Amino acid sequence: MLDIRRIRSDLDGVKADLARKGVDGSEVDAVARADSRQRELAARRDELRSQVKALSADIGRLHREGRADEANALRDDSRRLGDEEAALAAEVDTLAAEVRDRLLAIPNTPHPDAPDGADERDNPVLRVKGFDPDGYGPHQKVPHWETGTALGILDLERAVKISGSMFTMLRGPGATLSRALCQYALDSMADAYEEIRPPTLVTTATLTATGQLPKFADDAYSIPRDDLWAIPTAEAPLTSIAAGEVLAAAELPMRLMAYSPCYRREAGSAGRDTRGLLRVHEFDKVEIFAYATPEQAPAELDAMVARAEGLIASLGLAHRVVEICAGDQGQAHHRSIDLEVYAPGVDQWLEVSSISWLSDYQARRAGIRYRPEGAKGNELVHTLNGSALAVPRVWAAIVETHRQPDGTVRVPDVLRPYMRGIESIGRR
RNA sequence: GGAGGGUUGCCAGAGCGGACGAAUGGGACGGUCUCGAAAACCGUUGUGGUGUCACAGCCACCGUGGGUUCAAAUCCCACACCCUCCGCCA
Repeated sequence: MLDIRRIRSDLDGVKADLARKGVDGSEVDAVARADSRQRELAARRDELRSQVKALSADIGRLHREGRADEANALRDDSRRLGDEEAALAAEVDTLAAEVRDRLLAIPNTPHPDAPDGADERDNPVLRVKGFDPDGYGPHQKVPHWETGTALGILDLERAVKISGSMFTMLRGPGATLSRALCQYALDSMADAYEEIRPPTLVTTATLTATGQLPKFADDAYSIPRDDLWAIPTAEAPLTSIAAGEVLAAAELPMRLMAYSPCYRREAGSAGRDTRGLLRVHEFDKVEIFAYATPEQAPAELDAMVARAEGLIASLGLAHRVVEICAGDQGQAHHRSIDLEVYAPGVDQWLEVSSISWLSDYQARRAGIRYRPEGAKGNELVHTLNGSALAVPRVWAAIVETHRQPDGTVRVPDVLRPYMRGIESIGRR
């Protein structure tokens, strides 16, 4: 969430920033009003409390001195003030909750360098690598679900039988390829990122810290009996690792990575890009993540993009890097870069990674701070996250890009050590 | 799932309803001493809010949420988490 103090001191600036995301400023006004009323009443409440405390101390002293009559006289005053205080306190609590609820729903402000724009059509393409629109033969223009089914490495029908639509199942070398991708991604990042294997069911508090709740409750699978949620991304548990903690400045940047399954209800997206592996309810992903100081954050973002891009390139896939414009950014995002891979079989650019700098937006929700070198107080950290590799779309792009004229699929060299030496899927 | 024990500051640990934001010890930091260090001694050492130009001041926080009381770390209730034992289990 945003800093309430920034809303107090620069209301118009905040509204102008949010307008770039297409966010109406009236909610910010409402927060500012509730906040100022809350502070006004809290000041009066504290004054009353102070009086009650002083009276109570007097009463105690009088009792010890055996002056019970005088003590009893004061007790009535104190009781009256106490009742007044309680009423005021209830009002303050209501207002404080209102401020927090409203604040939670207000998106992060975009970075000044994030390009202007309303939606995805306005996202500038920063660079394109390895893409030759005329360089694909007919053998590559076959959708991965056809190739996958023909080779027996993708079994969509049985996945649907087991779990319903938009669930998938990989078989044989297809399943091995999926696992190889994760292993390869983890090993490639291991020099800088600590590997974590997080829980994949998390509490409401955890999903609130990252911004998925309360706004996007419909997008996540929930387990109401135990008040748990299936994570839509490992970003959720990774962000919450340091929740409520104060990190040492020397620990920053703290880089983490995690393989995890990810669960998404994809509510409202039925029929859109849903064939094959393009949009699924459950998939595997290797996430990279960093806690950083505000000063370190830009370089961390660049490094994460470079690493994810290097991974995709090493798989022999055409890809492009796109900066997300203010109007297309996610609600918690400050600055975002997407990696898209070209899949010739479906003739589409598929988003395979979204790397984002969240500024202190998540850290404020989750209470993640650090103590700057030599400083007295604590500061909020900045968080960054992104996919190193999200399996299904990369799997699809590999099966389409590396399909040979004989219908087999060549395994990228870098994956062979993870594929028990399988060089080609489908060749006997 | 059942039974019992616990949760206090950076750590350990005390705390009779009032003088407790909290004894004491350790740690850390600063100083004295020393050529330097150790030891000893002295001092400092939580977080958040509000407020102020800055101080001061005021408020909150002893797992969380309620309650009793003029007054709660302390009494009552509920819940969460941790530990031990039993049951179940990959």
